[in-house]
Amino acid sequence: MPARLLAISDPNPSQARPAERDDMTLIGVARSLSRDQAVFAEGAAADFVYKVMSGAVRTFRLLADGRRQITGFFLPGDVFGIEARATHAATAEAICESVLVSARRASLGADGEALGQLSRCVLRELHRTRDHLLTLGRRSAVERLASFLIDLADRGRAADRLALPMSRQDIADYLGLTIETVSRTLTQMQASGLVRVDGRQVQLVRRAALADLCE
Amino acid sequence: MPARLLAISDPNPSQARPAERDDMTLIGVARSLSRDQAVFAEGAAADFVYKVMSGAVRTFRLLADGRRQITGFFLPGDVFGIEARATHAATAEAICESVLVSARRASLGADGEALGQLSRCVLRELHRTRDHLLTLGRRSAVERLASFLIDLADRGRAADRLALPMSRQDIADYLGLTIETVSRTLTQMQASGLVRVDGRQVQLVRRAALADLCE
DNA sequence: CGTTAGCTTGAGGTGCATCAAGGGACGTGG
DNA sequence: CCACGTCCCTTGATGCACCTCAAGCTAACG
Repeated sequence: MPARLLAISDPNPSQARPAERDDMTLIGVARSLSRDQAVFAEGAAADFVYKVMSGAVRTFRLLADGRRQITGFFLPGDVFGIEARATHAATAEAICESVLVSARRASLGADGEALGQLSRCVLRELHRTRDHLLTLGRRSAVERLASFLIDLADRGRAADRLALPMSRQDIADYLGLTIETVSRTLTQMQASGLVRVDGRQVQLVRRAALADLCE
Repeated sequence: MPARLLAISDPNPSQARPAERDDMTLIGVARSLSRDQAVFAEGAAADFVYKVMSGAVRTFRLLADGRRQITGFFLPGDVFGIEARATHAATAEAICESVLVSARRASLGADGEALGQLSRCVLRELHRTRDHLLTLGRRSAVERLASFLIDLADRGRAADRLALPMSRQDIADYLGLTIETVSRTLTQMQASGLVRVDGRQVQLVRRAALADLCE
């Protein structure tokens, strides 16, 4: 795979996106990944941080018996791979064809401004992760899916329409459900007029009602 | 309440504790709290960060119908209250009589070293929160309690004995269970010889077996 | 066309929630 | 001293949301 040097702050300069997502500039090497290809494995040295330029990435942890918990989905503009320890606590994989930029973590610590950007990224992810905690700890299947869809729509460029990059199994492992429950709940939400689902295309028909489900 | 200025790095200098917990020095005002007293409320301005000197603190979020998710327990040496946004996303309350030190968040951002300490704190909490995600998403009630007890024992000063500062209801809201399930599961774990429980005193009898439950 | 991957749907089971009751520790007041 | 609460926890009986197991459906692709 040919690698080239890049200094990129915004992967989609022509499109309107939530400003917060693009506040970090990574100077590093671009890397293309095919579907399901690993970026790093749990336990590997955490020397690099990554920014998604295109595509999508999942991070997850496995229990010994194969149960999987996806801890995050990362879309263009998102940074991932920053760890508290020297090694990665989760595995990261491309969900579909994706392009990343990787930067040495050490090269960020030196610069004060980069450090500030980095800690803003981390704080934002902590915020998201706590939201996710509430979802996994206290919400029902419908509520989980509602908050998931709204979150994803907010991160995408259309507020009421989204193309899921991930499979039903990915969604299940993110929301702490089974693939069957995800599927059933989506059709049930469609039946009650909340959303329209066509494969991985989802339209949020009654966005306010969905938001109410998240309280 | 009389407040005095403090510069404290280690709340328990005479005791052996995990080194990681005491790497942040806060210069600020000491504050004593009685049981169930709020430190800050969800939505309040997040101008201060706090360090627990003695006692224990819980942070939590509520859904509209009263369901509660505790996002973290903070013990002596722990720092809490750092937010991605200008306001707190959770409420913080003292679990028992406690003493905190509070410091202006702005006073930390200025200093490069303090910033480094701060981001280390945040990274550590992100790490913990992701562990918690795996627990809430994919573990059974026994597994949840096992990982909870082991985590708490690791943070305390004895590896196989601990005094829970929080109620069964707090534990339930932390682990995404009901108080009845927590109670039942503890007695069942005692029956199978994993732990010995006497009110809020817990002894980890077969620590290795408990750890196996967490995989 | 057969095969596979991804998704949906159905039937039945179960882990945990819900509802309900009781017990022990502690305080308060007579 | 006992009677009475309240708080916290435990235990039991029952129900249900979601899981498990199983089958079928569609689209893509050799």
